[in-house]
Amino acid sequence: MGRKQAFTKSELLDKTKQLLLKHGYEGFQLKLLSGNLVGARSTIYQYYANKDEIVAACMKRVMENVLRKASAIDQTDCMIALQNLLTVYLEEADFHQLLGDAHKINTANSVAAANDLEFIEQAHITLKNQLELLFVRAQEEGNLNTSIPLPVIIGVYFNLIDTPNMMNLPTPEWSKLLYQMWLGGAGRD
Amino acid sequence: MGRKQAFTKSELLDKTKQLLLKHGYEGFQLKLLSGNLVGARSTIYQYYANKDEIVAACMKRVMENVLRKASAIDQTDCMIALQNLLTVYLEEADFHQLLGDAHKINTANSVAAANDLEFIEQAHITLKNQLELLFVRAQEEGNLNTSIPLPVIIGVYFNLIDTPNMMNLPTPEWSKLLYQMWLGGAGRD
Amino acid sequence: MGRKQAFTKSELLDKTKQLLLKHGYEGFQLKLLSGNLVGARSTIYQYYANKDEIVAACMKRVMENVLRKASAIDQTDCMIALQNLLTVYLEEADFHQLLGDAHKINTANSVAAANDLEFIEQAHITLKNQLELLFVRAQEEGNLNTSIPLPVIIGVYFNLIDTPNMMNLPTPEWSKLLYQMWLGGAGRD
Amino acid sequence: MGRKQAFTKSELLDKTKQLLLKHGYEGFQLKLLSGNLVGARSTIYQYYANKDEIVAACMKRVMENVLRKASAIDQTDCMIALQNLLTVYLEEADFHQLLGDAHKINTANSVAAANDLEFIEQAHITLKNQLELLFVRAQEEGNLNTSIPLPVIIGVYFNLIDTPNMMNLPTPEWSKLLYQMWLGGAGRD
DNA sequence: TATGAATGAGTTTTCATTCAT
DNA sequence: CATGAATGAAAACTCATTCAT
Repeated sequence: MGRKQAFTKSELLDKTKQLLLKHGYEGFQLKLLSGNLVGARSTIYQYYANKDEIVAACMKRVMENVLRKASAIDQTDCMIALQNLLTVYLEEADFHQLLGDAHKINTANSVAAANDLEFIEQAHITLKNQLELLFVRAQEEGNLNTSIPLPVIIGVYFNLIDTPNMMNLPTPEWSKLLYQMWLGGAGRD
Repeated sequence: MGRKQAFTKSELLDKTKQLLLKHGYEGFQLKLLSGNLVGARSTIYQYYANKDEIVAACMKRVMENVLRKASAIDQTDCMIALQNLLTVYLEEADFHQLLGDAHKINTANSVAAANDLEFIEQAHITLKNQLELLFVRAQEEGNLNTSIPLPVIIGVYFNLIDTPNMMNLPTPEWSKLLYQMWLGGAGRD
Repeated sequence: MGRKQAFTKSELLDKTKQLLLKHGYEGFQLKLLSGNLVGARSTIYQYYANKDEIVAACMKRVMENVLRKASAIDQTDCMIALQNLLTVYLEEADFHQLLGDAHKINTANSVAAANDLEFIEQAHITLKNQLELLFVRAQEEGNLNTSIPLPVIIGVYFNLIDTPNMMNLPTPEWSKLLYQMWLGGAGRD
Repeated sequence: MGRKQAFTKSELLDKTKQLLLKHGYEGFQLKLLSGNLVGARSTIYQYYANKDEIVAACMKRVMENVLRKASAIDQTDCMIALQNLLTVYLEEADFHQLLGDAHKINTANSVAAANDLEFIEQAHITLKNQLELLFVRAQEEGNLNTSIPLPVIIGVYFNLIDTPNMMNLPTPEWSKLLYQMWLGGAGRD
């Protein structure tokens, strides 16, 4: 039996996510990572062959979460579904910012990273399809303002995710407020 | 007298902005910068004493632009002012993303960088004040939905800047569309 | 565990001292240092964060040696003490030259260097006090020429350290000779 | 006619000497030098082909001064001559410290520097011979303590030059005091 | 397996020197 | 001649990755 385990893969990916959000892809350094874990820097290489694999694995895991939650949503009523989907996205708000750096991952040195990236791209498409389907239904059901092109409506909806929650409202409440604003607008009611 | 300039300060800052947006603060490297200019890497040091000074100067210049445009707006009618202000912000859309890294600038080695950063912070406050004043007026004039807290309305408004313009509409048109969505909502009119 | 050390901290400081004496503060380069050790240049940074820390640590260690030896001297008879103190100083003759560059150390980037420098300055004061006390006693006991100001006597005494030992006499003998010359003069006996 | 002269060769060498004493050979930088003169850095190259030529020329000039003064001394009475020679050396006290770095001059790139260095070495020998001759005469005339080897007496004499003049006495007075101490010693008269 | 230590490739920065006006 | 600007070579320092225990 060797020494006791230094840190789990999951702990590693948790810290990775946190540091990636704080410092960005290029500012994410392994010294920082190991400094925020219990073991030695070199132990990281027991789990992943290089930095890009870690980043890719981290992003994949985040994406899996979003995918799972998003696909669990009941899509019977498309407007309710959109409200719930927004909540999901807000719960995993980081994923938007995080995945923005996905293209920086260097897949040249690692098949694993390449595979993870492939998964992420597929998932992206899946999510986008889900979203577009719901929006088309919403439009067909006459729930959307016809004078605004659908892509713009979708873009604004999706961009809501990054609105800073300055009042620190709990996510469900925050989600409702944003959805209300998106649907009804900021103007006089 | 002397040899003629390899590149101007302005060209340098233009490239800096571009690279900063593409690679982020930590991914911004002088090798990249000089590679995108005509001269040698060491020539950069004729203009700025170190990397942080370059970044700070770049951000300051961007901020000056925004400040100038924003303060030129006619504030007689606050709703029109808000529409025009949004256009300004969209024209300078990068500034939001760019200045997000301002806090990473290391001012320990450079008074110039520290001064620039100070300017940026002051400008931030100025812009915020302008925005809040307009919103308070808009609210007092009964133009805003009273069931949504003002900070949320402001937050969503400001966050519109980062909405990706997927249809590549010209900025004035794009601005009008976003403003319309923000004010009137995506829902049935 | 881990690979075995390329060189010890002590070896590093030994070489540092040697190179510092040969090339001076500004001529002391890490390339030179690593070239005189067994490992790679970057390995040096495992021990010290930057060049100034190395120089400061080196000077501190030298000063500690002198301080230890100087404070171990029996001060019952002040003239004998002065003779022995001279021997100590001659044994550590380099320290005079070495510490002459102490003020060049840049402490802005390193707390460790600043602390070491502080230690050195304190030690300087301690040594100076010891010396002055012995000289005052020597004067009071009527052992010194009253027509020469005490500071001059001290200055000449201390400056003896740097007299080049051209005949390569062993230190104790060399010390006795210098002391004799200092006390009795070069003139006809 | 071109522009008016930026600085003279003599001014250049004066500053060089000053900076060389303050920063040492390796710390002597041309940016520093031009910063302490009225013209541009590149103007230096109108006078000297490279850094080492400047340093060599500076040292040569200092040496010439010492040589001229030393050879002007009346050597009728050797003890008086030694006293006067000490005064000369004290007047030009820097030369000792300055020339200590002469061996660091890189003569590979410059014949001029090589020639200057050659001159310096010859002058060194000349001065040494003068000194030794005087000392031998002093010994033969029975003016020196026979129990101390001549090289030691000479070494101590010469080393007096570097004694710090803490009381800031005028050089003639300072010289007398040092000579007195050297000849008669610090001990009870 | 876990890790402390080593390291080379790459980055920032400095500086003597050259160039062109 | 004087100079402002350019520049390559070299120095300090960083960091992902490897090695050996």
